[in-house]
Amino acid sequence: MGTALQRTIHQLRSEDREFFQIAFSVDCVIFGFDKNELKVLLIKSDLEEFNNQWSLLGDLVKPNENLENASYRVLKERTGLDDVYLEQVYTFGEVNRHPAGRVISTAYYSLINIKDHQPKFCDNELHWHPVNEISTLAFDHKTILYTCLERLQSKIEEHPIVFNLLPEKFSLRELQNLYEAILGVKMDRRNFRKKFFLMNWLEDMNELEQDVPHRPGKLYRFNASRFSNGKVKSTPMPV
Amino acid sequence: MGTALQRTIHQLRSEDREFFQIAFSVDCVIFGFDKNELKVLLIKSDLEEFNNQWSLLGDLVKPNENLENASYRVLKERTGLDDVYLEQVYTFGEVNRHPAGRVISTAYYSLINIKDHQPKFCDNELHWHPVNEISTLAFDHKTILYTCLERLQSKIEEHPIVFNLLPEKFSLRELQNLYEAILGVKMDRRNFRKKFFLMNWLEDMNELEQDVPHRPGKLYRFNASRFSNGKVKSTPMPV
DNA sequence: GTTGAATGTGTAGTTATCATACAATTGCGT
DNA sequence: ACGCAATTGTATGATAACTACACATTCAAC
Repeated sequence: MGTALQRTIHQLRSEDREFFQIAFSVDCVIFGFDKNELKVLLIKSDLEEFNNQWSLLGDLVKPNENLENASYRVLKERTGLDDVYLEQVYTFGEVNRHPAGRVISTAYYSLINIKDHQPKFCDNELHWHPVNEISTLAFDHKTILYTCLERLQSKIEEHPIVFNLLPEKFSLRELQNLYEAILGVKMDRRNFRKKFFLMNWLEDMNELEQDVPHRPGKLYRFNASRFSNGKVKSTPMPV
Repeated sequence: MGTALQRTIHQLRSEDREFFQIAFSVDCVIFGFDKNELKVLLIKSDLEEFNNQWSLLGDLVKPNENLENASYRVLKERTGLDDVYLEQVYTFGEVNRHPAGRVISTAYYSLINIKDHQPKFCDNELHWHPVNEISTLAFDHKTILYTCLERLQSKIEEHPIVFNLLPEKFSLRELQNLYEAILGVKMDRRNFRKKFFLMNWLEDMNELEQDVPHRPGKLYRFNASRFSNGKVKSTPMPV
């Protein structure tokens, strides 16, 4: 079984089949935001069944490794980043979802600021793809991607997590473009502004945008300390 | 490995440890509603580490079995019911969550009408527990239970699934009691009524409650065909 | 300086949610 | 037969949230 575990999940070959009854993996949907588009980090699949198709980043879970830690490990190995937003979404357990054998996979999505690690992934098969332009992916990864996108869409309605996709300082226009890219809708500029200031998540940096060919907008940053009175519901678990 | 698979997950002993690196199971949080309380179906754990503690119903996933099918199988074996509402919630993958070895478990919750299968579970260790009165459970099952409860709470805000917990015909009072039991809040009777009729999910049966010591209420049933214009959001996945 | 293209602010109309009052129906005790 | 207790069924006004839309301001470029 060691052999299978040393390889990444997408490299499993048929001859490994006898080594496990059920293998377990994590797949990471790594979202980024660039040029007003929501993007996802993909890698070229080297499995012959999916020759040259793109796939999500994933790996087998090690016997002494937490699920969440496995996802953080994949992220660290592929992007060089830790301390990123990570959320478990769904576990995909169809019997024949992986051609090499039975592999159950838990999907996580993470939100990272693309600018933070641009240099790292030039040297391999990684690539940022606009989510809207993806037609097919290897395995069931397209289903996984859209399941995670739907979770992201509902999550941002109540939780201040989109800031993980932006640089520290950003304009309201950038923030609105991001919401529009994730939700796939156009919003009214003035109502968006009003709603955001009511939520009181933003701190005015008293700085202006640079190098824009029009009137520059103010720059803000997310102020986590103001999120105490947000809309987050939670039922405290009795102890 | 056959030995381990033939047993249920909660009966795994330490001597089975060498048979698997990672085992995979499903745990079902089976909700019911009775006497104005939300209840959950539990079974006595027969693992010595958790002597006589209650635990959720679960089992190992078979190598050729879908995750969801495994959950349906557990439900069928324990309650005799199929065709029940079932929803995957979360996968619990802490390394030491099971004393017998590494077991990753995916949690599902289901909603059943208690009256539909009362006779079946009198002959074994199964018991309906009020969710509010549960202090401890075996393994990490209390965390699993409350994770599923939180999902249920948010789900019923937009989706008409609570009807799975009720008999076919019910009064508005019963329906409100159910919402109050799940959400843990008191609601205003008149606003509840107004909101529900606006959603247009209910069909008036033109019948009245029987054997109530006060003015009887009308009986309704859920009309699924009216749910087309509900609030359900969904991003269609591009093909 | 005039123009283009954004930013920044305000306001009215509509819809949803919240809070409260009152009349009608049934079973029960007298 | 009658009133009482309990609960159902129906309105109405107050407040908050969301939607749609108008206008003045600021900066860069020509």
